Amino acid sequence: MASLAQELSAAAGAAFEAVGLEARFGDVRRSDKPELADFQCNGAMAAAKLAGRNPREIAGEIAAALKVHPLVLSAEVAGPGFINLRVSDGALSTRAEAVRGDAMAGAEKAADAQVTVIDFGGANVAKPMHVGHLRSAVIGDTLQRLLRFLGDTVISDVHLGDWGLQMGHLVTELEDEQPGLVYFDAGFTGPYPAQSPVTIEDLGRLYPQASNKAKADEARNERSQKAVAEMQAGRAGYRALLRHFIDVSVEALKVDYGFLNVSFDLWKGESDVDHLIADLVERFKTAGLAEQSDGAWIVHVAKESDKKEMPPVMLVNSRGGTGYHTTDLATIEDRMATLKPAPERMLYVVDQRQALHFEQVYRAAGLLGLIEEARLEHIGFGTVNGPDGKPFKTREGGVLRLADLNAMALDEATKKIEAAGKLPEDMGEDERLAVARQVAVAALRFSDLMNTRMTNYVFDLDRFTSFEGKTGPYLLYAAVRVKSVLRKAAEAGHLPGAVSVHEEAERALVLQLDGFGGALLGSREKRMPHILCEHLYSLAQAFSAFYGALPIASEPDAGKRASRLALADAVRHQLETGLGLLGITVPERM
RNA sequence: GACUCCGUAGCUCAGCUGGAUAGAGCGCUCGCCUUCUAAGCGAGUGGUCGCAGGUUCAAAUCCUGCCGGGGUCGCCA
Repeated sequence: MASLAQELSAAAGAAFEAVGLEARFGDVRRSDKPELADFQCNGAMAAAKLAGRNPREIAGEIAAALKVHPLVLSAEVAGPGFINLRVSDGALSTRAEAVRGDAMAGAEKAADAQVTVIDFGGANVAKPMHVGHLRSAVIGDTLQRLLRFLGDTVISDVHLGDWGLQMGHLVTELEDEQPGLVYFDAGFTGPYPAQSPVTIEDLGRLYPQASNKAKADEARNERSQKAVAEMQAGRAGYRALLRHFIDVSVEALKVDYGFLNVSFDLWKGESDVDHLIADLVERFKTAGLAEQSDGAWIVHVAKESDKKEMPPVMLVNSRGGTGYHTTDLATIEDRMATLKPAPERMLYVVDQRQALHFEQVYRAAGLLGLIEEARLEHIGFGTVNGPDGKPFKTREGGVLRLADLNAMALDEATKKIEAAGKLPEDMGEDERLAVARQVAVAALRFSDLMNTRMTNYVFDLDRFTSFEGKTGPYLLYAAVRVKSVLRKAAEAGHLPGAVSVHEEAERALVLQLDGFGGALLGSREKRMPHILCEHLYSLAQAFSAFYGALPIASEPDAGKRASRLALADAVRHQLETGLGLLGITVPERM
């Protein structure tokens, strides 16, 4: 559904064209001077420069054309050539009703919907997730929700790290602890037991144990390397162990992701594309793209136009093993071959430090013709740092596990809810826990998503579990308050009716509602969830101001009351829809 | 050294396809619960937009150089 801003832009664009100028100058935005105007158009000044004309004169012509538009109350030229627009109360009323009744809460689908794979999560087998994993999880999940909402066909894939040196560490360390297991008997012909010989706790212990030994002892490291090579070469016992490691890990990962409302369509991993690697490597060789260097097979991906040094892709290392360059390439091939419909775009929501890696992989994929390079996008993000500007560590110097962060947020939310004492006495324990979880998830997801994607940010536990100010719980609170007002009004027999906007607070609220679609499309185009966060926060603020300034359910005049209830309902609808895209659900009470 | 991200209020950050007195939150100071959830609202406090040039009628925004910080730069992923 077209917004007022879009309709005005179209009208202004047509006016520019009518005087022989480009329609793009007609871009109309919310005014940054609410006391002067509802909307503004600044295009006359840029247009005047190009046309060599007087900007005020052009602005005057555009304003004159806009004055007769049905939505427009007034159109005036100010300063060097700003066009200030006021829309009529009737136009705002109609718009509010449209938002309230629209399945997309006033937004429009993207014009260029695409089949899009989103690769995010960054989880590894046997390694518990830490706070650094929060970003990829919530940014990726929000993008998948957002893109789906706007019409893209999305396939999400966790793309587990299950094929590297860590597997060698695990296998060898387990062999040291339990050498008698059948998995280590090269002569065993199977079948292997269905029950895993290790638990997630075992894995959490074995990995750091082995990793530390390997760092200190080169021979120990070599053993792990050798085990990886054997596993990759197909040693059955090792493969069977890998299957157990993955299954046990995925079960644990689903708990942490599930808490945060993060989900994936595919739980594939690097190991799933192993069968494609030999052929892929061969094709790079026969195409003349791969060459030998220092015992390894590499692919040169540098271009003449490069300003920076571009190291080659490591296709096969000097020990005959393959790393994540190769598995990433094989994964692209696998997705193109097996997913229906075939992907038109792939987004990788991974730490910005991987930028060079992805650029290399994308170039190599383009060279071999797996997919056009430009269809692969790295959605990088900054690291989560401690107060000292370095990657976050706990006071004890260790990393903070995501599971612990989740638990801390839940604990804070529980305390806060009890202190507020607004839940009904008869609410059961399960329901209270569910509300606490909703508040905790809102706090965690919003505090991450509100940050601009690219910048590093300082992790501050107090801020992540804070419930006041620009936080997820503030938004939930606003939404819950709307629901509460609507519920009580309905109980008293008062229902929303026709909208008739008059007051300043009402106008401001509708103008804010009008910006939803633009915020969504902007978030999608830039892959920046914080744009949506900003919109929803401003909407919650506008509602809170409206709520404070005017009676809603308690308004004595029946017509005004019905109108304000309808406005409140439009806000509820858009807030719930928008928060849903952030992976945040709204309780009935809190 | 090359490339990349960043430098805006005491703190954490928006704004950067150039536009009108640079915005939030936290903090601090006031005021507001006998009417709809005060996790709230209103008012105030607080800024040489890293520095220096340049382009422009107009620069936090574009260009150049410098200073400061994070990150990456072929066999862990």
